[in-house]
Amino acid sequence: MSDPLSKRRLKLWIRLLGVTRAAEGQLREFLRVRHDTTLPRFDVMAALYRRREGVTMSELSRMLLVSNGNATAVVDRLEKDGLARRTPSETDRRTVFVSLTPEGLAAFESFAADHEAEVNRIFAGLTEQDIDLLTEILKRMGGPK
Amino acid sequence: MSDPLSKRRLKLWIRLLGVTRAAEGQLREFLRVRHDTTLPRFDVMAALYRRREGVTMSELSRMLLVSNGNATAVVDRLEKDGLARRTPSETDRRTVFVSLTPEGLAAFESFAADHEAEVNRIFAGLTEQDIDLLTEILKRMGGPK
DNA sequence: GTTTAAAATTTCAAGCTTGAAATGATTTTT
DNA sequence: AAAAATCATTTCAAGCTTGAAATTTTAAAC
Repeated sequence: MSDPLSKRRLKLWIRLLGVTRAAEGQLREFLRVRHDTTLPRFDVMAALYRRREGVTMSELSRMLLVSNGNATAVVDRLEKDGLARRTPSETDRRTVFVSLTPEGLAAFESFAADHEAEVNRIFAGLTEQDIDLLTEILKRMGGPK
Repeated sequence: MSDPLSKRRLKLWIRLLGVTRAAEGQLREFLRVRHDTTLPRFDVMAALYRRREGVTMSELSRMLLVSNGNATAVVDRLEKDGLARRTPSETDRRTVFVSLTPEGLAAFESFAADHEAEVNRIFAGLTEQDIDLLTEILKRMGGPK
Protein backbone atom coordinates (compact mmCIF):
# COMPACT_ATOMS: atom_id res chain seq x y z
CA MET A 1 0.00 0.00 0.00
CA SER A 2 3.00 2.34 0.28
CA ASP A 3 3.20 4.96 -2.43
CA PRO A 4 6.03 4.96 -4.88
CA LEU A 5 8.83 7.34 -4.02
CA SER A 6 7.61 9.94 -6.48
CA LYS A 7 4.19 10.20 -4.86
CA ARG A 8 5.73 10.36 -1.42
CA ARG A 9 7.93 13.27 -2.46
CA LEU A 10 4.88 15.07 -3.79
CA LYS A 11 2.94 14.55 -0.58
CA LEU A 12 5.90 15.70 1.44
CA TRP A 13 6.10 18.88 -0.59
CA ILE A 14 2.43 19.57 0.00
CA ARG A 15 2.88 19.04 3.70
CA LEU A 16 5.98 21.23 3.78
CA LEU A 17 4.09 24.00 2.04
CA GLY A 18 1.25 23.64 4.53
CA VAL A 19 3.52 23.94 7.55
CA THR A 20 5.33 26.92 6.08
CA ARG A 21 2.14 28.76 5.13
CA ALA A 22 0.58 28.15 8.51
CA ALA A 23 3.65 29.52 10.26
CA GLU A 24 3.83 32.49 7.89
CA GLY A 25 0.21 33.24 8.63
CA GLN A 26 0.81 33.26 12.36
CA LEU A 27 3.86 35.46 12.01
CA ARG A 28 2.07 37.88 9.71
CA GLU A 29 -0.77 38.18 12.18
CA PHE A 30 1.68 38.66 15.02
CA LEU A 31 3.61 41.40 13.22
CA ARG A 32 0.43 43.18 12.22
CA VAL A 33 -1.25 43.11 15.61
CA ARG A 34 1.74 43.63 17.86
CA HIS A 35 4.06 45.72 15.75
CA ASP A 36 1.90 47.22 13.05
CA THR A 37 4.12 45.96 10.25
CA THR A 38 4.19 43.26 7.58
CA LEU A 39 6.24 40.19 6.82
CA PRO A 40 7.89 41.58 3.65
CA ARG A 41 8.94 44.74 5.46
CA PHE A 42 10.23 42.71 8.38
CA ASP A 43 12.21 40.47 6.03
CA VAL A 44 13.84 43.42 4.31
CA MET A 45 14.65 45.12 7.59
CA ALA A 46 16.12 41.88 8.96
CA ALA A 47 18.36 41.61 5.90
CA LEU A 48 19.47 45.23 6.29
CA TYR A 49 20.08 44.65 9.97
CA ARG A 50 22.24 41.65 9.26
CA ARG A 51 24.29 43.66 6.78
CA ARG A 52 24.55 46.93 8.65
CA GLU A 53 27.14 48.34 6.25
CA GLY A 54 24.58 48.32 3.44
CA VAL A 55 23.57 46.02 0.58
CA THR A 56 22.92 46.60 -3.09
CA MET A 57 19.42 46.09 -4.43
CA SER A 58 20.58 42.97 -6.27
CA GLU A 59 22.08 41.45 -3.15
CA LEU A 60 18.90 42.21 -1.29
CA SER A 61 16.67 40.46 -3.78
CA ARG A 62 19.01 37.49 -3.90
CA MET A 63 19.03 37.25 -0.11
CA LEU A 64 15.25 37.27 0.09
CA LEU A 65 14.60 35.26 -3.07
CA VAL A 66 12.34 37.91 -4.50
CA SER A 67 12.43 39.74 -7.83
CA ASN A 68 14.27 43.02 -8.30
CA GLY A 69 11.04 44.86 -8.86
CA ASN A 70 9.71 43.58 -5.59
CA ALA A 71 12.77 44.69 -3.65
CA THR A 72 12.47 48.13 -5.23
CA ALA A 73 8.83 48.41 -4.16
CA VAL A 74 9.34 47.37 -0.55
CA VAL A 75 12.42 49.56 -0.13
CA ASP A 76 10.47 52.47 -1.66
CA ARG A 77 7.86 52.13 1.05
CA LEU A 78 10.38 51.75 3.85
CA GLU A 79 12.21 54.79 2.55
CA LYS A 80 9.01 56.79 2.42
CA ASP A 81 8.44 55.91 6.06
CA GLY A 82 11.98 56.95 6.97
CA LEU A 83 13.08 53.44 7.96
CA ALA A 84 15.53 52.78 5.13
CA ARG A 85 17.68 54.92 2.89
CA ARG A 86 19.47 54.63 -0.46
CA THR A 87 23.05 55.76 -0.91
CA PRO A 88 24.53 55.88 -4.43
CA SER A 89 27.83 54.08 -4.86
CA GLU A 90 30.87 56.34 -5.34
CA THR A 91 32.59 53.98 -7.73
CA ASP A 92 29.76 52.57 -9.84
CA ARG A 93 26.93 54.84 -10.76
CA ARG A 94 24.60 51.93 -11.50
CA THR A 95 24.73 50.71 -7.93
CA VAL A 96 22.90 51.91 -4.83
CA PHE A 97 23.43 50.75 -1.29
CA VAL A 98 20.41 50.33 0.93
CA SER A 99 20.65 50.57 4.69
CA LEU A 100 18.53 51.14 7.76
CA THR A 101 18.18 54.67 9.08
CA PRO A 102 18.63 55.14 12.83
CA GLU A 103 14.84 55.04 13.09
CA GLY A 104 14.78 51.81 11.08
CA LEU A 105 17.46 50.30 13.27
CA ALA A 106 15.57 51.20 16.43
CA ALA A 107 12.32 49.88 14.97
CA PHE A 108 13.90 46.58 13.98
CA GLU A 109 15.50 46.13 17.36
CA SER A 110 12.12 46.62 18.94
CA PHE A 111 10.70 43.82 16.74
CA ALA A 112 13.52 41.35 16.85
CA ALA A 113 13.34 39.78 20.32
CA ASP A 114 9.58 39.58 20.15
CA HIS A 115 9.72 37.99 16.74
CA GLU A 116 12.18 35.37 17.94
CA ALA A 117 9.91 34.60 20.88
CA GLU A 118 6.96 34.17 18.54
CA VAL A 119 8.87 31.83 16.23
CA ASN A 120 9.82 29.92 19.32
CA ARG A 121 6.24 29.67 20.40
CA ILE A 122 5.15 28.45 16.98
CA PHE A 123 7.78 25.75 16.87
CA ALA A 124 7.72 24.88 20.54
CA GLY A 125 7.16 21.23 19.59
CA LEU A 126 10.65 20.90 18.12
CA THR A 127 13.32 19.30 20.28
CA GLU A 128 17.07 19.74 19.85
CA GLN A 129 17.17 16.40 18.12
CA ASP A 130 14.40 17.35 15.71
CA ILE A 131 16.33 20.47 14.85
CA ASP A 132 19.52 18.53 14.20
CA LEU A 133 17.70 16.15 11.92
CA LEU A 134 15.70 18.80 10.11
CA THR A 135 18.66 21.07 9.59
CA GLU A 136 20.65 18.25 8.11
CA ILE A 137 17.90 17.29 5.69
CA LEU A 138 16.99 20.86 4.74
CA LYS A 139 20.63 21.52 3.90
CA ARG A 140 20.46 18.75 1.36
CA MET A 141 17.19 20.07 -0.02
CA GLY A 142 18.87 23.13 -1.41
CA GLY A 143 17.41 26.53 -0.76
CA PRO A 144 19.51 29.68 -1.12
CA LYS A 145 23.20 28.95 -1.27
CA MET B 1 29.43 27.72 20.96
CA SER B 2 26.07 26.07 20.34
CA ASP B 3 23.13 28.48 20.24
CA PRO B 4 20.42 28.32 22.80
CA LEU B 5 17.35 26.41 21.69
CA SER B 6 15.45 29.58 20.90
CA LYS B 7 18.07 30.80 18.43
CA ARG B 8 18.26 27.40 16.83
CA ARG B 9 14.53 27.36 16.25
CA LEU B 10 14.77 30.79 14.64
CA LYS B 11 17.57 29.70 12.32
CA LEU B 12 15.67 26.59 11.42
CA TRP B 13 12.63 28.67 10.50
CA ILE B 14 14.74 30.88 8.26
CA ARG B 15 16.19 27.84 6.57
CA LEU B 16 12.78 26.26 6.15
CA LEU B 17 11.48 29.42 4.57
CA GLY B 18 14.48 29.50 2.23
CA VAL B 19 13.96 25.93 1.05
CA THR B 20 10.26 26.47 0.54
CA ARG B 21 10.71 29.71 -1.38
CA ALA B 22 13.38 28.25 -3.58
CA ALA B 23 11.17 25.29 -4.45
CA GLU B 24 8.16 27.54 -5.03
CA GLY B 25 10.24 29.65 -7.37
CA GLN B 26 11.26 26.62 -9.42
CA LEU B 27 7.71 25.36 -9.59
CA ARG B 28 6.36 28.75 -10.57
CA GLU B 29 8.90 29.02 -13.37
CA PHE B 30 8.09 25.49 -14.49
CA LEU B 31 4.34 26.13 -14.59
CA ARG B 32 4.79 29.40 -16.42
CA VAL B 33 7.19 28.14 -19.08
CA ARG B 34 5.79 24.68 -19.67
CA HIS B 35 2.12 25.10 -18.98
CA ASP B 36 1.45 28.80 -19.21
CA THR B 37 -0.16 28.97 -15.80
CA THR B 38 0.59 30.14 -12.27
CA LEU B 39 1.06 28.55 -8.88
CA PRO B 40 -2.11 29.98 -7.30
CA ARG B 41 -4.22 28.79 -10.22
CA PHE B 42 -2.58 25.39 -10.08
CA ASP B 43 -3.23 25.15 -6.34
CA VAL B 44 -6.90 25.98 -6.76
CA MET B 45 -7.30 23.56 -9.63
CA ALA B 46 -5.56 20.82 -7.64
CA ALA B 47 -7.96 21.36 -4.74
CA LEU B 48 -10.93 21.24 -7.12
CA TYR B 49 -9.55 18.10 -8.72
CA ARG B 50 -9.18 16.40 -5.38
CA ARG B 51 -12.77 17.24 -4.52
CA ARG B 52 -14.41 16.58 -7.86
CA GLU B 53 -17.92 16.84 -6.41
CA GLY B 54 -17.36 20.53 -5.61
CA VAL B 55 -16.24 22.65 -2.66
CA THR B 56 -17.61 25.78 -1.10
CA MET B 57 -15.55 28.96 -1.21
CA SER B 58 -14.90 28.69 2.51
CA GLU B 59 -13.65 25.15 2.25
CA LEU B 60 -11.43 26.17 -0.60
CA SER B 61 -9.78 29.00 1.29
CA ARG B 62 -9.32 26.78 4.33
CA MET B 63 -7.74 24.07 2.20
CA LEU B 64 -5.27 26.47 0.65
CA LEU B 65 -4.70 28.64 3.73
CA VAL B 66 -5.60 31.81 1.88
CA SER B 67 -8.13 34.52 2.65
CA ASN B 68 -11.69 34.40 1.33
CA GLY B 69 -11.08 37.43 -0.83
CA ASN B 70 -8.13 35.70 -2.40
CA ALA B 71 -10.08 32.56 -3.22
CA THR B 72 -12.80 34.70 -4.79
CA ALA B 73 -10.27 36.47 -6.99
CA VAL B 74 -8.53 33.35 -8.28
CA VAL B 75 -11.80 31.52 -8.90
CA ASP B 76 -13.09 34.61 -10.75
CA ARG B 77 -10.18 34.41 -13.14
CA LEU B 78 -10.47 30.65 -13.62
CA GLU B 79 -14.18 31.07 -14.28
CA LYS B 80 -13.54 33.82 -16.80
CA ASP B 81 -11.19 31.43 -18.61
CA GLY B 82 -13.80 28.66 -18.56
CA LEU B 83 -11.75 26.37 -16.29
CA ALA B 84 -13.94 26.53 -13.19
CA ARG B 85 -17.60 27.18 -12.51
CA ARG B 86 -19.80 28.22 -9.60
CA THR B 87 -23.02 26.39 -8.76
CA PRO B 88 -25.36 27.89 -6.16
CA SER B 89 -26.44 25.52 -3.41
CA GLU B 90 -30.06 24.34 -3.58
CA THR B 91 -30.48 24.24 0.15
CA ASP B 92 -28.53 27.26 1.40
CA ARG B 93 -28.61 30.40 -0.65
CA ARG B 94 -25.46 31.76 0.98
CA THR B 95 -23.37 28.92 -0.33
CA VAL B 96 -21.84 28.30 -3.75
CA PHE B 97 -20.03 25.20 -4.89
CA VAL B 98 -16.99 25.58 -7.08
CA SER B 99 -15.88 22.86 -9.44
CA LEU B 100 -13.75 22.29 -12.51
CA THR B 101 -15.40 22.45 -15.90
CA PRO B 102 -14.58 19.64 -18.34
CA GLU B 103 -12.01 22.01 -19.84
CA GLY B 104 -10.57 22.65 -16.39
CA LEU B 105 -10.41 18.95 -15.64
CA ALA B 106 -8.62 18.23 -18.90
CA ALA B 107 -6.22 21.12 -18.32
CA PHE B 108 -5.39 19.94 -14.82
CA GLU B 109 -4.82 16.39 -15.94
CA SER B 110 -2.41 17.68 -18.51
CA PHE B 111 -0.44 19.48 -15.75
CA ALA B 112 -0.54 16.92 -13.02
CA ALA B 113 1.92 14.24 -14.07
CA ASP B 114 4.39 16.83 -15.25
CA HIS B 115 4.07 18.73 -12.01
CA GLU B 116 4.72 15.62 -9.98
CA ALA B 117 7.79 14.89 -12.06
CA GLU B 118 9.07 18.40 -11.47
CA VAL B 119 8.55 18.17 -7.70
CA ASN B 120 10.40 14.90 -7.88
CA ARG B 121 13.26 16.49 -9.71
CA ILE B 122 13.48 19.32 -7.20
CA PHE B 123 13.55 16.97 -4.23
CA ALA B 124 15.57 14.22 -5.87
CA GLY B 125 18.01 14.40 -2.95
CA LEU B 126 15.44 12.98 -0.51
CA THR B 127 15.63 9.29 0.31
CA GLU B 128 12.77 7.18 1.67
CA GLN B 129 14.29 7.51 5.10
CA ASP B 130 14.50 11.30 4.85
CA ILE B 131 10.85 11.37 3.92
CA ASP B 132 9.86 9.19 6.87
CA LEU B 133 11.76 11.44 9.24
CA LEU B 134 10.59 14.69 7.72
CA THR B 135 6.97 13.61 7.57
CA GLU B 136 7.04 12.63 11.19
CA ILE B 137 8.52 15.94 12.28
CA LEU B 138 6.34 18.08 10.01
CA LYS B 139 3.27 16.40 11.43
CA ARG B 140 4.26 17.60 14.84
CA MET B 141 4.96 21.08 13.53
CA GLY B 142 1.30 21.66 12.89
CA GLY B 143 0.24 23.05 9.56
CA PRO B 144 -3.37 22.76 8.40
CA LYS B 145 -5.37 20.42 10.57
C1' DG C 1 38.10 54.23 -29.51
C1' DT C 2 33.74 52.58 -31.15
C1' DT C 3 30.55 49.03 -31.07
C1' DT C 4 28.68 45.26 -28.43
C1' DA C 5 27.57 42.97 -24.61
C1' DA C 6 26.65 42.74 -19.84
C1' DA C 7 25.14 44.57 -15.36
C1' DA C 8 22.19 47.33 -11.77
C1' DT C 9 18.22 49.42 -11.07
C1' DT C 10 13.60 51.14 -12.01
C1' DT C 11 9.19 51.14 -14.28
C1' DC C 12 5.08 49.02 -15.61
C1' DA C 13 0.97 46.07 -16.20
C1' DA C 14 -1.08 42.21 -14.56
C1' DG C 15 -2.01 39.21 -11.22
C1' DC C 16 -1.84 37.80 -6.17
C1' DT C 17 -2.99 38.58 -1.25
C1' DT C 18 -4.66 40.47 2.83
C1' DG C 19 -7.92 42.31 6.20
C1' DA C 20 -11.89 45.03 6.84
C1' DA C 21 -16.36 46.28 5.57
C1' DA C 22 -20.59 45.31 3.11
C1' DT C 23 -24.31 42.20 1.59
C1' DG C 24 -27.39 38.71 1.95
C1' DA C 25 -29.02 34.40 4.14
C1' DT C 26 -29.69 31.28 8.04
C1' DT C 27 -29.92 30.12 12.93
C1' DT C 28 -30.43 31.23 17.74
C1' DT C 29 -32.31 33.85 21.44
C1' DT C 30 -35.71 36.07 23.69
C1' DA D 1 -42.00 35.94 15.27
C1' DA D 2 -38.88 39.72 15.98
C1' DA D 3 -34.22 40.72 17.26
C1' DA D 4 -29.64 39.41 17.49
C1' DA D 5 -26.02 36.67 16.37
C1' DT D 6 -23.68 33.87 13.13
C1' DC D 7 -22.32 32.39 8.62
C1' DA D 8 -20.93 32.45 3.37
C1' DT D 9 -19.52 35.18 0.07
C1' DT D 10 -18.12 39.37 -2.31
C1' DT D 11 -16.18 43.94 -2.63
C1' DC D 12 -12.66 47.14 -1.92
C1' DA D 13 -8.29 49.60 -1.03
C1' DA D 14 -3.75 48.90 -0.13
C1' DG D 15 0.12 46.48 -0.39
C1' DC D 16 2.86 42.49 -2.39
C1' DT D 17 4.96 40.00 -6.36
C1' DT D 18 6.28 38.72 -10.78
C1' DG D 19 8.43 39.01 -15.34
C1' DA D 20 9.36 41.87 -19.11
C1' DA D 21 10.83 46.12 -20.97
C1' DA D 22 13.27 50.44 -20.49
C1' DT D 23 17.19 53.26 -18.64
C1' DT D 24 21.57 54.15 -17.43
C1' DT D 25 26.19 52.80 -16.67
C1' DT D 26 30.20 49.82 -17.00
C1' DA D 27 33.06 46.26 -19.15
C1' DA D 28 34.49 43.55 -23.21
C1' DA D 29 35.52 42.79 -28.00
C1' DC D 30 36.96 44.36 -32.06
